[in-house]
Formats: sequence, structure tokens, C-alpha cells
Amino acid sequence: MLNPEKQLEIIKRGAVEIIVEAELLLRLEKSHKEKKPLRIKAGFDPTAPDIHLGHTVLLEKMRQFQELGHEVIFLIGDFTGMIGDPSGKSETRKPLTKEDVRENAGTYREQIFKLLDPEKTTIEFNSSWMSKMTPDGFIRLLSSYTVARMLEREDFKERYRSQSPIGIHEFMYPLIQGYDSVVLKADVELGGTDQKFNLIVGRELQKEYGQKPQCLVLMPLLEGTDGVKKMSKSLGNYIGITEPASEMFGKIMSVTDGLMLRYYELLSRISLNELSALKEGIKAGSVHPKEAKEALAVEVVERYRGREEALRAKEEFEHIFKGKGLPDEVPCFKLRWDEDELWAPKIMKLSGLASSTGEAIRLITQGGVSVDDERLTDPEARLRKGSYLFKVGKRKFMRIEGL
RNA sequence: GGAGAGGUUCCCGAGUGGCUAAAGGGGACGGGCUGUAAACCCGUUGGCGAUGCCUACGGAGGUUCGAAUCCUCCCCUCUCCA
Repeated sequence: MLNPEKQLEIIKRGAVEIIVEAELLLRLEKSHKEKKPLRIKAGFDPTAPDIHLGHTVLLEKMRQFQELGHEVIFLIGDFTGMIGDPSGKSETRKPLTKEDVRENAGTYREQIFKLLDPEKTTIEFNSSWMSKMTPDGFIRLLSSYTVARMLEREDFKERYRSQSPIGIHEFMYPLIQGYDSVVLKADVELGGTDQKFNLIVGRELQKEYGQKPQCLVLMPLLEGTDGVKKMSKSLGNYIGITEPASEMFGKIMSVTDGLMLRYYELLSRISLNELSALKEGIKAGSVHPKEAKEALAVEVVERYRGREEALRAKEEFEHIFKGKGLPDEVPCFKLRWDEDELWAPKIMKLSGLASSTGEAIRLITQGGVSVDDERLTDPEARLRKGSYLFKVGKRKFMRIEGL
């Protein structure tokens, strides 16, 4: 086991804030002396089993704790998931059934062990204690906090001010989440900066229940591919770790050069020295941003899909966008040709290349469609039964086979 | 329970009887350019073989030649009072 100071240094890397650093050091010292690993808690939403790079910022930190010899608890918040959390969105999320939760948990298990050590990971479900809680126990929990303190949370405050709805049950989530720390006797809880309030509630509750309050390690939220909003599935700006290598690669390449540096900071395992060298190189012009981005894309894709696939994805990317070539695999669509000649926009609609004939017409008019390497300019074009290679935009390819 | 404000297209948001498939912005998509699915510039952005028809301004009815706009009832959200 590394000495406590060294451990703290590793833990601090990339973290936005540690609450309270001195307390954490004390705990690390105690753990070191008694050879007793710390209990590290991190909670996850049961509704989003498709792990994306945003989640991996936290998972990487968990992995580091494991390497330092500590015990990681991967908590799935299935109890809250079964109630259904609108979380500020207008549409109420539909509650998950037990089956959904089990299925999602299985998906988590498959995905997280690409990063975490299964030997040092415990998976827990908060329904296992929450669903057994009695009403008086629950009221005791609720009475340990006040509405005014709840409204300290930024998004509650903001929604209250802007006259957006806040469901009363939403006040329960921070409390339940905090109570999980009580049950698990967590020494440290990891979370994104957006979780700061909830994690602090955990500290307060632990005190309330006679425990030493957990230390918090807050990690930054990774921006999505749009570079502005946090990466999330519902915003469609995410890069999933189970996506095909070429897709992951392309998405990383689509990120702006500025965002690339951020990704380097939070996703790459290169040392801090290497990182600052890279930044300076780009500034001075000695490092080509595109090459830096490719290196990052290879590193990240390799982690989840293996070296071979990562390199292949890189080649394919070059091939398609630099050499204007074809991808390795072009999806094929078998289409019934029930007339002598089919109207091109209709073919596009039927094959899914366009969502409507109107869109297809638009795409053709704008010069975005080519058939067998020749740009299609006439939206009235008709094709005889046969096999054609359609290209829509820069990166949508499909072979159409007439039947 | 009482009084008031509001619900518009993927999102935000203008629009108070015809000129409205609905300004503007965001997003997305296409083109140009390039070093990339970066940046930048330009354009497109309900559906239907379509110079027309259908669907759409919370829901259901109604007034009118004509309704996102006016009326009635209902649903939902917010604010203040109790």
C-alpha cells in the first residue's frame, strides 16, 4: 500500500474539490496503519445502463481507489428508479419494474468491469434496505432536514425562482441517497460536481445517525460532444463505451479542438507533465491538433474495444474522410422493386436513408446524395431495378439491392 | 377553497381573426472550405408523387366565409392568499 500522502496525490488528480481534504488524509493514515481498506461509495442511476465516457470519469477514479487497495461499492439506486424521478424534466419518467432494474444491473456489470476490478467491487442496491424501511423510520429520516436547506440546492432554488414545478418526492432523493451512506457506513463518496449537495446531505445524515461523516471527492462533469452541455444519453451528445469502434472514434474526432484538451485531461491516462507538454505543443504549432485528437481517440477506443479495433477505426476514418473512400462494412438494404423504375426519394425513404420523401428531395436538391459515386442532382430521378451504392452526406452509406 | 399568470413546431421563444407550416435563436442536417464528423461561411429544417391535399399552437366543443388568435367546459404548471 502506498503511503497516505502519495495516495492523496493520486486521488486529487482531476478532482474539482475534496471535502474535507484534511479529514481524508486522516482516514487514509488510519487505514494505512490498521491495514484496513476504506469503503468508497459511488451511486449510479438504474435507468441509464449504457455507460458513456462521462460516467467513466468517475469509474476511473474508482479504479484508482481500487489500485490503492480500497474497497469500492457500486451502488445502484434502484429504489428511487422504481419510484420514477422526473428530475426537472416535464415528462415524468416511467417507473422501472424489478425486471428492468435487474436487466439494467446486468448491463452495468458487463460494462463496468472493463475498468473496475471485480474482486474489489461490491454491487449494492438501495432497495434492499429502503423497501424494508417502516413509515416511522422514514419520517425520522425526513425530519432530519428542512425545506429551507433543501432549497439551498441550486437546481431547486432555480426552479423555484423560475416557477418550474418541483415534485415533493424530489426532496426525498437527497435524503435517501444520504441515508445509503449511513447504511453502507461509507468512508468516502465519489460523485460529479452536480452531486455536491446530495453528497453533503449524506455527511449531515451520517452525523445525525452517529457516524463519522464521509469525505467527498467531487469529479468534474464531462461535456458532451457538443462541448457545452454535460454528456448524457438523453441529450444525444454522448459517446458510449459499447459503441462500435468506428463510431466512438468518429465521435471523438468530431469534438472541437478546445474540447479535445478537456477530454485529454479527464479521459486520457497520460501524465500531467505529458498533458501540459501537449497543450504547449498545440499552442506553438509543433503538434498538429488533428494528430493529437487521433491519438486520444485511439487511446480511448483501445481501452474499450481493444488495440486492433482502435487502429482499424483510425484507418477507416482516414480512408473515408481524407481519401473519400468507403467504410469496411456498408449496410445493405434489400428493397422490393414493385415497379419498373423507382423514384429515388422513395428508395431513400423506404431504406431509411431519409425519414420522409420530403427530406430525401431536400437532400438531393442540396447535393447531398450520390449514387454509385455520382452526385444525384435531379429529385425526379428514377432508378431501374438493380444494385446501387447510395451515399448521403459525408458518412451515411447504404447498398440498395433490388428484389 | 379564493385571486391571478401561463401551456406554440425537436428545444427556447415571438405571434391577438385571413399576408401563418407560424418571426428569431439553439440544435440537427446538407453544401463549400479544410487538417477532422474541428473552426469558419452559405443553405435546409411537418407529412403525402405534392403548383394541391392532410396534420399541427394543452384537450373537447362552439362562433365565423376563415381561428394559434374570439367564446364555453375540462386538464396541467406557476404565483399570492387561506
